[in-house]
Amino acid sequence: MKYSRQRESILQYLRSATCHPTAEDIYHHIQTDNPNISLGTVYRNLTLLSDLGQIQKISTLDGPDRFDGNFLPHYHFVCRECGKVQDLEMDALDHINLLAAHNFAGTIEGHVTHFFGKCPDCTMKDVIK
Amino acid sequence: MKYSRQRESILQYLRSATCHPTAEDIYHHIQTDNPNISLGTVYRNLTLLSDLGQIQKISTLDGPDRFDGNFLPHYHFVCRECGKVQDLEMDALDHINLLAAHNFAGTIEGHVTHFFGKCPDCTMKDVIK
DNA sequence: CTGCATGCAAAAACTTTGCACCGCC
DNA sequence: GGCGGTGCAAAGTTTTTGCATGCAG
Repeated sequence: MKYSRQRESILQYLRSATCHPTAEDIYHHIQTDNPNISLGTVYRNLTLLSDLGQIQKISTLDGPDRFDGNFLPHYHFVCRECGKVQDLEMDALDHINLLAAHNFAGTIEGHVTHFFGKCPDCTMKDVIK
Repeated sequence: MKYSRQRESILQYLRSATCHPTAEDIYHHIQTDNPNISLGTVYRNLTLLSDLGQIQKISTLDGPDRFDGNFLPHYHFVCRECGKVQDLEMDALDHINLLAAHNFAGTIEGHVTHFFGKCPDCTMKDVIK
């Protein structure tokens, strides 16, 4: 694959970000260094990097998709109240693939899990009320 | 909530379907009995029923969302090759909520998991090749 | 030079919404 | 009758794509 400053920039930002940005977020962030980048390019590279397994695409069931520069299997928490997405510190749940495969004639390659509820901030706010 | 033939029809179809249809699928199916229904109404009722917990909305990370008339917690398999979505026969993974909660200051209310890989049909096709 | 990646803008894909009308209660 | 649900179509949101140009190899 041919080098491109734009792709490099996207990947670098994602590797350093902890906020699981949307394509639009990434676009705006990169514009500060590279005012000429286009949203189409951002989408093209996000799709590419995600297909290569270098980043992860996350769906939150409402609003735009989000992206994660951490390509290692890990889990996400989505706050039902404020919509924030964050990483969870927990071990890989490899065993659930076996559970899924048990009564299934196809091939299980992996799983995607996200947890939902109230994030620490929103939990705290509710306690104070 | 006021009765509506359209909503009834959508719910009935979803309860009987095993194919996890998209909004468009549902729209087309219902048109055979009710040619005047509109896609907007289908979306409105799907959102409503899903908010009420009577159906489930499923995101597959590409293509439109799908819907499931089974409101009980259960798991889905998404085929990477043909895109088909199907139910898995496996017990609820309640314990993973505890694992997630372990190092997390917020409140875990639940999780969404889907497994991916090759469905039985696509696995079979590859064997024959 | 050659061809893949980009910028730009148009379009596609999916979903929501305003408004006038209809039908359940 | 009143009001919530509907049909229709327009608009909103998110993502993809065609095409001419630019830059890496």
